[in-house]
Amino acid sequence: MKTTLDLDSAQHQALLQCAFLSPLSDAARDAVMRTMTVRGYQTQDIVFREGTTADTFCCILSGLVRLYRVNIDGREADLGIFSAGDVFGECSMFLQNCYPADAKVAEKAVLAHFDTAMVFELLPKFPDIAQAISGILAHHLKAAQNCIADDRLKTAPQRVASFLLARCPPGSPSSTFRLPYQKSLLAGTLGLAPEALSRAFSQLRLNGVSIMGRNIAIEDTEALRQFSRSE
Amino acid sequence: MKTTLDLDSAQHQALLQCAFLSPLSDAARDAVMRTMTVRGYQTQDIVFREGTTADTFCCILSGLVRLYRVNIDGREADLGIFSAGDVFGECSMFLQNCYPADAKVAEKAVLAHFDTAMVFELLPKFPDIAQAISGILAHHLKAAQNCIADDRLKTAPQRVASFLLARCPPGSPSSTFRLPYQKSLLAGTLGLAPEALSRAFSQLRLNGVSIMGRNIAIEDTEALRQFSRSE
DNA sequence: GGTGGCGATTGACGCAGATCAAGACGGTCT
DNA sequence: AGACCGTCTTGATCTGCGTCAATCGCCACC
Repeated sequence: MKTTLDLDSAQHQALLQCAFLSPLSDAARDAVMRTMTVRGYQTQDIVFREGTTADTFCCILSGLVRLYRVNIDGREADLGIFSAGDVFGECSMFLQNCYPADAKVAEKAVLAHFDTAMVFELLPKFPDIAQAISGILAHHLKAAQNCIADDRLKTAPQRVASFLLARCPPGSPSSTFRLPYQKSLLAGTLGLAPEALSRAFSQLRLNGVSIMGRNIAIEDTEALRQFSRSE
Repeated sequence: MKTTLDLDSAQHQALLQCAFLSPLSDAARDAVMRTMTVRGYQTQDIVFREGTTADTFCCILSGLVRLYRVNIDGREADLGIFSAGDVFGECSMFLQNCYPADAKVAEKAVLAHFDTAMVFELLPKFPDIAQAISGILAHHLKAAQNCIADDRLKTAPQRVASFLLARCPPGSPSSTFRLPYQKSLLAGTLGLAPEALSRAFSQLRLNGVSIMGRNIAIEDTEALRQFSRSE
């Protein structure tokens, strides 16, 4: 494990509990961790660009990373935001070592890089590695499918409601929490202009959601769930 | 291999050349084919429903299958259309054996079903199986990300143009072919109402595309590619 | 305390595409 | 031939959201 950085305990925990490492046997984990490099990034740093050769895939130890596609005329479409404990870029291993999107740091981050070629070599010896990666891919795929379905079936306020409900502890009748990142980023991941997110929030106030800066309070999660499914 | 059906040569070819079986070693292929069941379906048959227990995942030998999500009030959003040689439903293996969407036959089909539990048992013994499935997952994920980006960055005519270009042999300056399925299905996969697809087609006529029923002729693929990227 | 800057909000406007409602164009069956 | 049915097209209208522009709130910094 090459790193010039000292990891704090939260970063260590994010690393070991991420969906890539946590299901592995000790031997497999040791093997992949020998291919690992840790690096710090500043906001707006590019982690990788679409179409470039994929040397590594990443696990986020702290900070935020935004995955997106860029248009010819510079417009961007967000594919997802990843935070501590998330893995991204792994699909390049099975796409001719070519990244399918851009990745940019949205908030000062520390990333663990795993060498794609070296991990690929380990697949035959440690079958649980391929299984772990399949699990990550399957979850990313499901998330992408959710996104497509939500884009096409739900209005802006409904999508925002779904997002908020996903952050509520399941089963609780009401809930209070902080948005994990700033609203303009959230707007992007939901496929909205910041103005549209703002308007969606004001509409949700009528459904028992209070918004104070980044702090959210949901009066009745069940009623909001109802709203998020249909008009 | 359990089947009451006799496969024709095209179906055999679709089976053996699919992304699941084709990269496998002989031993691995034999093992997974012992978990296989082949079944015929009529148009509109349901292959599986979102949220139900995933016993099997499928390879299409002939016909068409539509993958989609349903709203509370019955509206549907297509996640993809699959045809001969395509594999679908495989991600359920890594999602607690739970299908993430509905699948319905769009055109009389013959499907090969692989037993998820039995294939899962084979993963440790045959590492190439997990690799093959990872490859499928990665391609499905990339396709879903393409879809999200296209939905958000492109207009209807541009998305239609992209779809058409994807069916042109690469490098050829012009091209003629038949749409692989009826226009209302195509509209669904592009996230459009059939009327919008129709209007998109009439706009593409101005860009050197002729549409005669299901037959498409593209005058200048490079010009169309230009158009599909930006206004 | 003032000033500058950034993110969030609000309003006004325009447009892409959904929806609704007819019609047109095939196919098949009698 | 004619009648029928499903698919596609065309037109008119509606609506959600993008865009542009102005303002507000907040925090940092001088």
